[in-house]
Amino acid sequence: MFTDPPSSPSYYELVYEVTKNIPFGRVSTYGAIADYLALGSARMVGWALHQCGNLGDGVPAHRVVNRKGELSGRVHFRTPTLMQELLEAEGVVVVDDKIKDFKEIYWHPQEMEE
DNA sequence: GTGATGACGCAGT
DNA sequence: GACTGCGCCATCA
Repeated sequence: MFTDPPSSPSYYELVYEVTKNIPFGRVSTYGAIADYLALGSARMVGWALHQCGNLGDGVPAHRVVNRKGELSGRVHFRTPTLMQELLEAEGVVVVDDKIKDFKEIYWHPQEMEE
């Protein structure tokens, strides 16, 4: 849940909170977060993380990928391979910029409330 | 105020 | 199963 709402609540702040709640070794998707926050558009999630400037604020943006399990946002990281490096460091197998067994480690924000 | 862009998703082919 | 086109909503020029 969002225990520390910002003084200026914005949807991207919510995206950060949800992203931070992604369990270690698990990954989520833009669509899942957009659906959970009822943003209406998965693009808003990607845009929100873009504003975050990727890591640096404790937001594990590398755990968020597109619906196909591809590291579509890796180019926005400090280095194109950083996203894969971080995922592999968590035990996530990445092959050709795509997450292996994606549906096995897929995590939906709804799970953190159950 | 209008047009274009974007870390995407889904329906149709 | 893979590719294409359209739609989503907010921000920037």
